[in-house]
Amino acid sequence: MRSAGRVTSVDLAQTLGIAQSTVSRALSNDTRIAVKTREKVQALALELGYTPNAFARSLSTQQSKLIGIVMSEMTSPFYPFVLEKLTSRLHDLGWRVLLFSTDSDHDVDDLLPLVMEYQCDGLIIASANLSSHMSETLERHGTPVVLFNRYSSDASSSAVCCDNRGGGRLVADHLLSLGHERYAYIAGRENTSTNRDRELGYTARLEAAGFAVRRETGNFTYEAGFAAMERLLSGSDAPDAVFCANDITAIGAIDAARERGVIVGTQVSVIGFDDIPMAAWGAYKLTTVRQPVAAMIDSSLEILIGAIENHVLGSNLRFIPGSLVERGSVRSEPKANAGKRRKAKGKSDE
Amino acid sequence: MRSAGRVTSVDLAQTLGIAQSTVSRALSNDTRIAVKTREKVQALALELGYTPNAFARSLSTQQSKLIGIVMSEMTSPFYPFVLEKLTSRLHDLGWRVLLFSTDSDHDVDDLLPLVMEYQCDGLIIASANLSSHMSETLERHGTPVVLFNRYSSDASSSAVCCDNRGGGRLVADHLLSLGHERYAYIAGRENTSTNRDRELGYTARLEAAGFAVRRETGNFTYEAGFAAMERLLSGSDAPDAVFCANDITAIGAIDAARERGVIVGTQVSVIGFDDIPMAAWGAYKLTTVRQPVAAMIDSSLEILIGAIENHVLGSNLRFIPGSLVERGSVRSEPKANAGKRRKAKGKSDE
DNA sequence: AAGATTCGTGCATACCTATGCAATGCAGTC
DNA sequence: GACTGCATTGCATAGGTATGCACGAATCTT
Repeated sequence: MRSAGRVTSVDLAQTLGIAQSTVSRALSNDTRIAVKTREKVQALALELGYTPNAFARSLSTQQSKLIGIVMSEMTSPFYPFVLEKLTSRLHDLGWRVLLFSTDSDHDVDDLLPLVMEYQCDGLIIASANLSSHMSETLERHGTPVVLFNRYSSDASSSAVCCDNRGGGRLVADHLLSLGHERYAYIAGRENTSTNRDRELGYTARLEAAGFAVRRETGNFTYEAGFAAMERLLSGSDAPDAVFCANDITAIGAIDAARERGVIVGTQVSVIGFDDIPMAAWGAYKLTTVRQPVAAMIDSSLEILIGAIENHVLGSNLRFIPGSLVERGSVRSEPKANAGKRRKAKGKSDE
Repeated sequence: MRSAGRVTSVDLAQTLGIAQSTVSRALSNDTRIAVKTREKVQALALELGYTPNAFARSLSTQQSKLIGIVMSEMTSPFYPFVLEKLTSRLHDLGWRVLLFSTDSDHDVDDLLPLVMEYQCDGLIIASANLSSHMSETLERHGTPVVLFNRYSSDASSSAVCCDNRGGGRLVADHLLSLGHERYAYIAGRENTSTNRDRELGYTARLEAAGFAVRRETGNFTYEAGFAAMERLLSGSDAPDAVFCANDITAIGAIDAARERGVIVGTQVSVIGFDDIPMAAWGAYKLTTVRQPVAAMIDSSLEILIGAIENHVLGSNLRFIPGSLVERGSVRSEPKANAGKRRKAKGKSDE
């Protein structure tokens, strides 16, 4: 009956005249198997090019060794980096990655059945969208979920985020210390926790210092940043400090300013968030908040794999502080005039 | 015996007092099953939240419905776009994506066992690395493979590429038509077919027109482009036309030129390859060759899925022409001097 | 030397779905 | 009324691995 198909453990057993169970144990280095037998089996396996069938194994062990990753903004430069790090880390740890991607119009929840069909042992959701009870359902089924850079209001599942609120405060403090006077914020997509928290930290700090914040809508894209900055500069009372929800938005904003002849870093200060590679490019030299990606990934995997191996579910929220990276897009000298002064406090993250 | 585990088709059968096979057929809308029974089963499945076990199904059908994607340069902006398109297209077609990532130091071939363990029905290799007999082995095992934007010298497996050589010629023709005189090429990683072909097309055309091409090494990164351009400009005989192996390299080159006070688009023309979003950014306005990504992806999937469904392997090479996108990084007027003239021929792709 | 222990292996089964074939019941036909 | 044919369902098994339990053999204990 055997023929075209790949070679199985039964094949090995038959050629050696031993039981399939012995083969299985020999290949997993079970100490109960005699060394001689073990070597014989492993040699033959190598010779015949035996590859275990992961499906059959999963069926038997009830472990798929598969982690699902759900991403929604792969083209935004921050996420590919995350995805690459995640997959290679998972590989090294012996897991495989099942990738799911969603556009912003598709609902993440639609993926639920697919994730479940493939018996993922765990799931990482790295799409900024908030609306989804997916995690909830999965947790109910016993599948651990970690949200990456987003968290859900009903603290039912674990999440690892940059301390976005703290980052917003860092930005506010930095700008305040340099004596800016007219503040603006260019937002990201409205239903994301990242956008909300960055804005909250920034605005709260500024308002506490007695400043109002002008707000322009955006959606984390270059085009939106460009358009928002045009609006900001077209009025009579242009801001001298603009915080953008992410780096791409900030870069769009810088290009818009330049096109109007406004000098970034002198007439207007621009700060981003993420520290993507482009932020360091010579044409932009963007001051920004660096997300601690490596630490965030470590944390996520630690939580996820811990939950899988100990069969322990439950909520575990972690916020990891970012750090300000100073480049050239913010003016460097406090203006020598009479803006409301505050204690100059560059770092503050509580 | 049943307990914590998810609900299976056997559960459904037992609660309804019918055979598991009937359930299976009812759920796949087998016409042999009476409509009443079918509806009863489907209703219960919905009620109990039944999800089929993809592993068990694959074991039974010998089809995993899994496509492996191997990527090696996820952080280079061109590939995330490809990855996103690929996964969402595959999803719509009913396939799942198993993602494998490799750094340039890791060998792609190491992934072979993993791909095989998970019984991928097909594989897309989108890493620019050339050295790999992986595809060969897989094809021997009956797994179709499509190389994306790379091809192997031993035409053993299928591949879909941008017509990189034709793209190089487009660039050469464009630069020639504008009367440039001192040509240079900033290379990508040496062992990639993309780099080789782009250079070949460019250089061949220029040499045919009687021009020599100065060559600087690179590796497809911003930093390499920056450094290469510095070398080019530091000599006495700086080029007035520089073709870069990809957009990121070109952007690095532009930044380097600017830092030296050399005006891009006037004193030196720079052309890239890919047409990533950043090429359109206001600070660069990079003239470049647009890769026909959508068409390349369509082609790849067509070949791959065709091979899977018809159980037909074999080599199928496709080269899809790119197109020149003119922006501001190339001077627009032919210089009014006595460079060797050629027929001005903007498009030529044979 | 007889009983106790350890070692090495095999048997049998679970895991879950799909599917070829057999079986049942029922309507229709002459 | 026996027979043909069709509609519907069930039985049994394949698919490949892991693992609990049992069994025989070898080693050790006193």
